[in-house]
Amino acid sequence: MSKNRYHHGNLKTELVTAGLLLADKSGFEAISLRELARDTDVTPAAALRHFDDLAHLKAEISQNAREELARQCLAAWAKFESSEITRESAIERFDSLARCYVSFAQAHTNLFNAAFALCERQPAAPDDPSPFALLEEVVEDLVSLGVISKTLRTKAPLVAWSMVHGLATLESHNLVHVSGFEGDGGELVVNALHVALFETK
Amino acid sequence: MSKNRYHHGNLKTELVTAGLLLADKSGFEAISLRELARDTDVTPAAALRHFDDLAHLKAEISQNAREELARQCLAAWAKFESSEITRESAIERFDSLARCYVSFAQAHTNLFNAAFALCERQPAAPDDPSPFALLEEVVEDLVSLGVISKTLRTKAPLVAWSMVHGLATLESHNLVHVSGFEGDGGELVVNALHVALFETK
DNA sequence: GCATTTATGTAAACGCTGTCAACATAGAAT
DNA sequence: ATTCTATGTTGACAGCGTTTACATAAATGC
Repeated sequence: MSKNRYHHGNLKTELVTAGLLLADKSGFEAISLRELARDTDVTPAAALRHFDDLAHLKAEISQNAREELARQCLAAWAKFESSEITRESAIERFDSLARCYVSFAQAHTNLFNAAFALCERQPAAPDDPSPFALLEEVVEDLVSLGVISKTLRTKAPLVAWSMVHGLATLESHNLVHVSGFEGDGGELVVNALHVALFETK
Repeated sequence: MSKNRYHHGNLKTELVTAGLLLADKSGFEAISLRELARDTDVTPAAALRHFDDLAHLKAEISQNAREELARQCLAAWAKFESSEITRESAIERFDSLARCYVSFAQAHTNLFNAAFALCERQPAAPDDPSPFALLEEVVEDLVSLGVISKTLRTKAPLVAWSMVHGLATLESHNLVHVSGFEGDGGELVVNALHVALFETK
């Protein structure tokens, strides 16, 4: 990485990573074009060679934060990939996903807020993992295994996402503090989801 | 309201109402000190006689948006005040509250987002109604009537709030579209809450 | 290999913003 | 009536996003 090169070589992605860093440290609303330009040793106008707008740059940063959350969820989901899909493992996978979502909001509040900040929304690539898609998949398993009734199949993922996202949002905005409520905050939502969605056998 | 008075007379509250108007029309992030000053026919610096900061002014606007939501919820809640508290009326009141919350987010998206925008948070007056407090109250009734088990009493309000707030947030951010899913979007969350919280008699 | 085109940087300017310091005015208090 | 205090104005400042004109380097065509 030689210095003093007129051409930066990798500016577009570096702007985004600098943005993620800044968002994580100081909050999404603290992001400014000139600050990111300084962080990447470049002129403000240079950044606009790669993005129409500050709004579009922030949209990409927000999108990347959403992808980071999705990656974490995917990791929680993938822990149960190798094993045989049993009733218990499917439930654990479901719980793991829900807990991961809430934990992410607790541990990386600024990034979570960046992920769901209201800004120009850039559509995600159709093949990248979304928490909702993962939920749909594990719910599908739970339906086949008889843990969730068929009638709930279409609505269960949305119910689960709403609940998990709601708690995560309320926490990340300091409107609610659910620690020690029952160990981790995730317990609350996990238990509620079990009661709401699972067949009482 | 005579013109050309050196002293405005009511600037502080007018700034806030102008802010609510602007937030409703153009979004919370569109609020600027100078714009509000123009809207109230006053100098930008005059606004800072009443607020330390733009941030504090926006905090008060956000707080007012939250109070507006709370008023709507209170109205939905109060419709059942006169009648005898029966099992059915308590359930209806609970449902009405949940539906009101989601409907508000659908009908006044910008105001809802303003209410929960991340900004300097100004603590609400302890006596003004909050959706959470109303939920706690109606849940209390539902517990006495045996609709919700005692063991859920402490967690039921938070579960309900999380779910309702989650769906409202996802909708207000256009991450999910729940219309025609089952009439209004509120049905989904109402049904889920019934299954999650109510005793299966 | 050299010329030209294209991608990507800089420099300087514009109008906008939030905030502050100095001053003006009017209503309240003594 | 005079003074004090609350609440306005004015003008300045630095920082912001964005644009236009220009500079440089890399890629492309001959």
